[in-house]
Order: sequence, then structure tokens, then C-alpha cells
Amino acid sequence: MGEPTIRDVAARAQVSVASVSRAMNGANNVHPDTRARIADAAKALGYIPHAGARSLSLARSHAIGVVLPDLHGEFFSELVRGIDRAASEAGYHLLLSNIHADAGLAAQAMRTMRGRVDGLIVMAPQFGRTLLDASLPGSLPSVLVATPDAGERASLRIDNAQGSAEMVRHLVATGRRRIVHVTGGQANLDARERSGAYRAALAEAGLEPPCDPVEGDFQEAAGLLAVRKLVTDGTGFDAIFAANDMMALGALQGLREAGLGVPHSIAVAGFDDIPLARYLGLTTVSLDIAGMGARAVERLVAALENKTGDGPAEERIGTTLAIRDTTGGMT
Amino acid sequence: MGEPTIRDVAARAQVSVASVSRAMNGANNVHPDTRARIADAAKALGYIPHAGARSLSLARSHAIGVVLPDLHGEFFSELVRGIDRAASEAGYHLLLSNIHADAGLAAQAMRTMRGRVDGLIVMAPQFGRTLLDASLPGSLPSVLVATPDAGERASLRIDNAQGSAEMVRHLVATGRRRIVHVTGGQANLDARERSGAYRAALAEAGLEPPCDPVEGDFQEAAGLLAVRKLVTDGTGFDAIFAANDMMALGALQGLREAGLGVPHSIAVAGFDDIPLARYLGLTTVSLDIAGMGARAVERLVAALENKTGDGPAEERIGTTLAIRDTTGGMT
DNA sequence: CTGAAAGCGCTTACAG
DNA sequence: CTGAAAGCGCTTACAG
Repeated sequence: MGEPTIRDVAARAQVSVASVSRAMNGANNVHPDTRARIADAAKALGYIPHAGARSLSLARSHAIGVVLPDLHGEFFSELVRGIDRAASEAGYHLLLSNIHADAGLAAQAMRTMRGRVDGLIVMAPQFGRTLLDASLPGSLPSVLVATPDAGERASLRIDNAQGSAEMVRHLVATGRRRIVHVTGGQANLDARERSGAYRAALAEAGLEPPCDPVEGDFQEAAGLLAVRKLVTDGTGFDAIFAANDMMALGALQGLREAGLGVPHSIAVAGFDDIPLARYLGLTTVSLDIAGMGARAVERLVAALENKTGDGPAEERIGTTLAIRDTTGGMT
Repeated sequence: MGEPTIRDVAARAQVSVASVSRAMNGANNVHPDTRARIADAAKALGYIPHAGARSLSLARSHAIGVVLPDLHGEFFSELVRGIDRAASEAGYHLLLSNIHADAGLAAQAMRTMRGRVDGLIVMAPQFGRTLLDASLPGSLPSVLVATPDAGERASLRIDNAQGSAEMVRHLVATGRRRIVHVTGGQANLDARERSGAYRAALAEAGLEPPCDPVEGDFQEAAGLLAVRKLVTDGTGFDAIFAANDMMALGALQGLREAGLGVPHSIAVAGFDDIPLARYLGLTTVSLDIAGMGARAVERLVAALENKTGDGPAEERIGTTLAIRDTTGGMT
């Protein structure tokens, strides 16, 4: 009845629980005979050490709390995949917690992790600085991911500037001169960084934007509407760089509607490299989401096992260009 | 220095730790004044109860272990999303563990969960019965998901037969009479169930298959090759029902290549409802993956809080038809 | 090399 | 309503 404990093993092997503990943990100060007796007893009883009890006495859970917003799809799964891979390599389990809409629950969720995890990886794009301060148990080491306004905390963000700049350079290199940008909206920091870098890269290439960036909202429809507006306005342009892939796909649709050939007349580029982008041949900026997750674990584990001087609080994850059909050479 | 413990709160409020414990847990046998003093002290110290210690004395972690294969994309994220939603509603945390390629590690991974979780949700499609038996800590309640060969254990699987039958009926109802099936291979149980139901539904409709099912492997290329084979063989057919969406997409490509109009000449249907299917207008069978995850939690929690007679060991998750462009009415 | 004992931070009969 | 004490299943100085 009930799972066998270290006591049962000790009794069966006729040794103290201390010896069982030492044997189970591979300490070297255990006589080979004793060790063998203990191994036999453990096996016979089907003994599995109680990880919770172990954590309590070691004050170490070897678990990492992962706090994420309630999000769907690829980004989420890639991030968790990267976190998981790095965590299991480093010998850590993952304790998952979603912060659903309610901010009060978010603080609550993080509190209930205390005493279960050694540190936290938190993605809370919609949190402000104050909410973050209120929610994060001060004592738990943490790394923020894709979270603006991290303050002094260790954090990881996508290198929006690099990605945008490279994409603009690619467009210019393939002969485009009148490159329009569709933004993700002023409220979003990633969107602002992308459009800022677009302007800068254009200037660097000695080019003028053919018009002001068209305001979008990261939704597919915004891309479609942007093209309609450009056509209505009679703007002359030969490329569209959208702040994300969904808007780029919308733009593709708008161009088809307007009878403008891609990439023949107009080049189209996005940002994110969602699975659809690959399937539909959209040129875009690839984010290594899994790599970002893995890097978060790396930094957290380094802090936990303080084997490192921490480096900059905010670190950027590099991007790569995925050049596909929609930015083919001009004719 | 160090996090405040229940002791510190007790000292500050000048009561015993027992009273603090009772107050923190909302027991009713605490004098209001005492309760207030304790609340003040806890607040002043920033006290957060240590969940690990709590688990140990309650012999209850309120955590569910989730053991998954190393998989990517939509299926994974949907499943975890469903599990997470139901778990957090029921007041459980999720402890995630990937069973990577190595089967020895899988057993190890499940062992390290003992004492951290109250039960397990396991998805191990590539495991056999014996591996499963060897890996699952006998004492931990568990629910298997999308795992063939579950034996007597509680398990959840997709209702392949229902989905296939409905799809065949839909094709028949929209006028198709010569429906070809592309299978996912004999080695895969889901594939076998889908093709079995295809045959049965056809027979039920009084129809003959125009040819033997074409053997595939769930990859896109298999769908393309299947069409080429049908064309080469001169098989007369007016619909293709592929055992999954990727093969259906391959078939679409093959039909385009062969100059056969969809859905005008040939209807195409898949199985899975991956995001691409929606985007490309592919008619398919939708699986409620998130629902399956949520249901797994429900059953596990019911077992943990044994508020229920368990019902059948194996339960099937229903499917729904997503009727889109590729099976439009015949002309 | 080994064991008795204290401790990790909680909860909960038990007695008052 | 409250507290002293035992216990959850481990680990680890300490003494031998």
C-alpha cells in the first residue's frame, strides 16, 4: 500500500536511510556490497525517489517555470520547443502556466510557482512595466522573452532592426527603388522598430520612400487594404515590405486583384516566416523562435548556477532572410 | 536574506505557525483579529507560501505531468493549449516533458515526475505496449492520448472511422461515384482505420472503389505520385479522398499538372484540417485536438478526485467536416 | 564507510 | 480559537 519510500528500501537492505540516499545519488562513500544490497532492494520494491521531497531538502527543484500568454499556433509551439530542448539538455523540467486575459490571475499564477521552480521564463507582451513588477516574485531569477518594457531585467527580443534593414537591402540589391512599407501599428513596439529600420535602411541606400508607411495592424486584411489605397492614390511603387507575413499575404491578394504581377512588377516581402510563407513562396524575415527559447533557458540556467557574468540585460535574437519567389529579379 | 517562511510570518504576527497555516488556507477556525494580524504580517513580509512544501505534506501537487514526443507545429500546440486550458480551470499546473528519440530516456523522464505530479497525460504514438508498461510508473494515474495499443489504460483517440465515413458520405451526396482513397500506409493505425471506414462507407452507399487504395505515407509527395499513377493507369475517378491533408495538397498539385479541374472534374478531400487547408480551401475532416487535450485532463482529474465511475477505457474524440472549395457541387 | 539526528516549509490531528 | 508536536520523504553535516 502506498509507494515505497526511502525508509522501505533502507529496511529491506538493512541499512540506514542515509546510506540509501547516498547510494541513490551516486556518492562515492558507500561500500560496494552495501551499494549492491541497496540497488537490489530498490529494484525489488520498484522504488522511485520522490522528487518533491528531494526538492524541498535541496532547496532546488530543477524545474523552470514558463509563463506564456494564451496564444496559438506556430510561435507558441516553436518557443516551447526551443525552451524544452534546452531545458531537458540542462536537466530541467518545465512547469507551464498560461496567463490568460486577467492580469490578477497572472500575478497569482506566478505566485503559485514559488517553491516549485528555480526560475522563470516569462513572455508577457501585453504587460506593462508596473504589472510586471507587481507579478514577478522578486526573488525568483527570471528571463523575459518577447516582452517590451523589461526594464533592468534579463530579456530577449527579436532583432527587428537587423531583419528590416537586411530585407530593405535585399530589395534594393535586386533592383527595387520605390519600396513601400506597411506597418503593424504605432502601439506595437516590434512594429515601430521594424518601420524605423526601414526608413533608416532606405536613407542609407540613398532612396526616398515613395509615400508614408501605410498604417496596418498585422492582420491579413490590412495588407489588402494597403494595396487598394496605394492604387487609389496612384502611388508609384515597385515593392511592398510588410511588417509581418499575414499583411504580406493580404498584399499579394490585393496585387492580384489589381492585376499587378508579382514579382514581375511588384516585389513583396514579409516578416516572421510563418509556415504559410514557405508554402506560398513568400520572401520574408525568418525568426529563430526556437533558438530564442533555447537562449532564454541558457541565460536562466547560467544565472541559477551562476557560472557567468550575465552580459547585457537586453539581448537581441538575430534573424535571417528567407528569399523566395515574391522578390525575384526584376525584368 | 532568504524568502520569508511561515515561521517568519508567525513570529511577526505573534502566533503559532499552525494559525498562520490555517489563516492562509482560509480555515474558519481563526479569530478575525488573529486573521487580520496574520494577513498584515504576510503582506509586510511579502510572504508567498512554498508550494513544494505544501505538496509534500498534502501528498498532492496539483500538477499534471504531460509527456509528449518531440513534435512540431500545430498538433502539438493545439493539444497543449487544450490541456492547459482545462488544467488551469481545474486548478492544476502542467509539468512538461518531452520523450525524445531514446526510449530509455522516456522511462527516465516519467520516473522523475514521481512526487511532482498527481497524474500523467501521455502521448507516445511510437511506443509499443511493452515500452509503455515499462515506462509508466504503475502507481500514477494516467490518460493516454493518440497512442495506439493502450491496452487497459484510459485512452483517447481520434474517431477516424466517423470522420472517414462522413467524408465519403459527403462526397457521395455531392454526386461523386468513383472515389479513390490514398492511404497513410499499413503500418499506421490511424491510416488503417481511415481506409477501413472508407471501404465500409462506400459499400454502404452501394458503390465500388474504382481501384485499390493507393498506398501513401502521409507526405505531400505521396499525393502527387498517387495522381500520376491514377492517370497513368487510366483509372476513371471523380474524387480523391486522401488520408491526410498534406497528401491531399499533393494530389491537388498532381491534378493541376494533369490539367484536371478541381472541383469541376475531380473533388479532393483530406483529413486533419491543418491551417493550410483552411487557407487553400481544402475540404477536410476537422479534428478537435484542443478538445482532445481538454478531455484528457477532464478524465484524469476525475480519476484523481475520484468523483466518477470511469467509463470506457478507450474513448474516441469526434470529428467534424470542414466543407470548403475542393468538393464543390459537380457540373 | 555508516548511522542518528536535524532540517527543508508546510499541514493537521490532538489537547486544551 | 490556539499551540506544541509529529509527520510528509528526502539530504547532509556530524560523530564515529
